[in-house]
Amino acid sequence: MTTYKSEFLNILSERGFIHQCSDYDGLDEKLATGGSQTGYIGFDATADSLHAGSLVQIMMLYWFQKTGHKPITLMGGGTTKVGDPSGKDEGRKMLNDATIAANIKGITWILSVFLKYGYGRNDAKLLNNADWLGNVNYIDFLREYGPHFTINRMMTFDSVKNRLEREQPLTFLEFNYMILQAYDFLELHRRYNVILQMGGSDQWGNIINGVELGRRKDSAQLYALTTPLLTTASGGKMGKTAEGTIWLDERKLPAYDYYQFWRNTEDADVPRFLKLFTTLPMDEIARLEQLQGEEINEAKKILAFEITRMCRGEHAAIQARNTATEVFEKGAVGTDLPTIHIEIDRLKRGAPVVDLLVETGLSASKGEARRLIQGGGARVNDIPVGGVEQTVSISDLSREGIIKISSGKKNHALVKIPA
RNA sequence: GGAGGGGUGGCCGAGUGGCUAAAGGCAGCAGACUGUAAAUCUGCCCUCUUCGGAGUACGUAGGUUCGAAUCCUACCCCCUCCA
Repeated sequence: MTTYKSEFLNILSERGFIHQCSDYDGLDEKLATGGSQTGYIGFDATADSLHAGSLVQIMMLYWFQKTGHKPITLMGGGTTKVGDPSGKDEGRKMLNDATIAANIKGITWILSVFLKYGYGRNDAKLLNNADWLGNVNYIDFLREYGPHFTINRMMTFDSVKNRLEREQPLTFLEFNYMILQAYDFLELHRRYNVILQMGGSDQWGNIINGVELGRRKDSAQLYALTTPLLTTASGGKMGKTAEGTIWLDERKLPAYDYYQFWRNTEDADVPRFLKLFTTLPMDEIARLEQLQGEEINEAKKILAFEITRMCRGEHAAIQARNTATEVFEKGAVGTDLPTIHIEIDRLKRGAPVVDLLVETGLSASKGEARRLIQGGGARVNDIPVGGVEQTVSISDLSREGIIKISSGKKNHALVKIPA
């Protein structure tokens, strides 16, 4: 492993954040001896929050700030209207202004959980490229910046090349995305003396365009730094699962579910995730890395707890952990499980398990609930449900007035009667 | 504008008049094995259902036929080549 002079690059390096850098030595020198530097990452405003797939980028900014530098989070209010062609075969849907504004609000909120914003020396700063892209005059822009981009060069970028090779359409609109992103970098350099743009490896081409534009236009020395494209050990994309997207925002995903997602990390991913997503000291991570077999579960618990703590706070993390322990290790009920309330009269009459499975959200439809029961995967108070006709009655209530319904071993919900 | 190709279940992709709620694969869910892991094997995988069935579904709208994802007509959308 290379040793750097700057604390930032050392941390990134040992934690596995670095995929490519346009100039390792130059950037290292600048960060180590040039005082507090300013760097940025752009975020598309295509959704109203961020999910686990953006966590690497966020953590990189976290370390950037932690090591004394100033992070800028750039909202793509302008570029979102164009849509990044990278990694996709189809152009994105066009979003309207109101949606974009709402999305930016949501994203900003979650970023502020990880970064300290303000007006201090290395406080994070929030910007929106709509502020300068919105007023761009087409002809002026073309004359000013157009000459610095050759089609020949742009055709060599993966985002463009892939589309063409796969014979998928790439519109002129999208083709312009990279020019706009390059312009962002230059603009940020001019306005805030930004010297570094970070991002996922899929952004490399876009970022490099900015670096080159800066050099040609302003003779500025800009740097590009990218993270590896993160997939799970079995090749899946980060952040999306069958149950849904792993949102960072507590308003979009309960802490317990967030915790469980990380708790169920594949063995092979644990060391990598510990380095990337927690701020645990490296020697502690090294210890956890040594664990074998069943012991890895200890590492997973720490992983899940730490990640949940950072994103949702200590209190929520403890609660999620307690619930998980209750449910999985003690076979009891946990307070954090999804809960529905039903009238006591329904229990007196006998409520079909099928209905409760649907109402708790454990099954999407009655048919699915029936199949679950037939397949032996449904449980009431941890006892397998015998048949699709089975009902739940008052006698199933625990002393606390709770009935636990389960789909499989991992998905549980509670049924309570109103007090 | 002209010529050709195409639009099938979450995705990919068979299917060219009845045996088709539609092969196969992927993804997903559940069971077994385990460690709340992976791999593997098994079952499930449109909706409703009094479990007998019923209703929707193969771009959209009509038509032919006892019967259509499959044939005809119009329309919409996508791709390729030509202008």
